[in-house]
Amino acid sequence: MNKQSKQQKISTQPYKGARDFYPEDMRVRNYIFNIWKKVCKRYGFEEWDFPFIEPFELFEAKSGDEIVNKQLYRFTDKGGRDVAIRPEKTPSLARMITGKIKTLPRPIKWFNIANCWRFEKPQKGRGREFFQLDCDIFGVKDVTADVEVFSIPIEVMKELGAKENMFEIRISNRRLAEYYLREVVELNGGISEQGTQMYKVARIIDSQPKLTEREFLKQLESENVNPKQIDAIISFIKSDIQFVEKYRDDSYGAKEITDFFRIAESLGSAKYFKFRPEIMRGFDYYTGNVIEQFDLDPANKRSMYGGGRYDDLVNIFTDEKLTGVGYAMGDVTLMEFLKGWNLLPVLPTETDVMVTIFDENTRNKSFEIVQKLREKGINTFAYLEPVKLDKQFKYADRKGIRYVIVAGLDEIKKGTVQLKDMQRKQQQELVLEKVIEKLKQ
RNA sequence: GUGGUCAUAGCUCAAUUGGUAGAGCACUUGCCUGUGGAGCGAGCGGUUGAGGGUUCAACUCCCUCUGACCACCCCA
Repeated sequence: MNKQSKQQKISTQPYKGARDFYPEDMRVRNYIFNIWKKVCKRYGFEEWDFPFIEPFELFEAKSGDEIVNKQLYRFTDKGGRDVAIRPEKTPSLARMITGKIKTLPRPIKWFNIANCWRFEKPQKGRGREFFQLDCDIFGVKDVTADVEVFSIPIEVMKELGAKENMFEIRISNRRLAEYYLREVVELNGGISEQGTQMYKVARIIDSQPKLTEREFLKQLESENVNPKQIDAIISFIKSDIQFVEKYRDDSYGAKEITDFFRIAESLGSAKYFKFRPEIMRGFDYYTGNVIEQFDLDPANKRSMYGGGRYDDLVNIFTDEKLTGVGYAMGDVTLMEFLKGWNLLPVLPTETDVMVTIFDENTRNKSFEIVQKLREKGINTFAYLEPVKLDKQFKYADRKGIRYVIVAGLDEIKKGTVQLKDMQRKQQQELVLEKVIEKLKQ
């Protein structure tokens, strides 16, 4: 008995808000990650990566107040450095891009899949550790880059088997909203200027879908918005893309979003996008088009993730201007989506074949077979112990391994093996070369 | 960070007004001496999330902590 067994046992639970990935969970994770990678590569994006600890000041300068003050894992390392675990990836992306800003050929199209940590109170669809796909394009001012980046989630959804009616991507434009709030509604401040009237009103507009009409009006009134202005705000929220057309000449944002729809129309993807003027998004660095994807499952209506254009992301590193547009997709909300719509496939094992061991005398022969199969690139599970065959077969069955090979004394004499197809419940006696041929198919 | 619900075997759940825990599934094993899924046995498995209190007696009542879930905040 060791010391632990008499004293209090250590919990087998993973850290709060974080998940263990057992092999079956890992299969699901890899399934999703592989689709993410496949789609990004299909769009000509290149993968990048970076350390998950960064200097604290990076996030202090770039992330929102809420994230820095409440949700950051922050500590001092043994060298006295003030460091933090990444709560998001965009600041690091800006750091790396700026580091080679003079030499990277543009446009820059990068994607990354990695985990981030936030000190959250966990609940459904939200933990403390989450994985995220980020894809970004830098150096393209034209709205074609927006269309390209925002096509990624649609392609991913298609690959995952999602249909048009299961999700929608709401899009709006911050420049347009700012123009409208300033010129038409006549509010003070800026949409990204924390504490100003316009900033606060923008936040209220963003949460409008979750509020009752009375609450919405009450909140606007408490920001000193007069009835005439409220009417203007409401007609903006209710507006459609035709409404925006008339501001094309006065607002670059109006041009951006109407152009976006024109291109999306020609690509046939416009049906996935809904113009929803109230979408603002939390991060202050967004400037142009912003999108937010929603799960349309009536039982699970929720925001899944989003993205947008940011024109001034590298300003903490350099005076040089570099425009960008990005999108991030989290694994936790995506999993909720897939479960809700029953889109998770049954994922088979990647082991192609299991080789049994008949008894101690034939063990070496079994290992020879195992080795030959592996040399041919066949994923081969060796049972390793000469226990009763029925136990070995049962194991293969439980693990979902399709083929089982038995080489007993009779087969060894004849130079053959028994190949059993567990799915079809058929068994054939073949020479090993034939087996390899069959398994390679 | 605020408010609410909850916590019994690996999983899903039982346990009558407080009288110190059971089932199904899973796992191991036998029926089955060269072959899986079914069936029927058997076994393993719990200081009832942790700590404290009330009581002759606590899974049950009270407090604290931890964790899960839900709403808010914020966001992926």
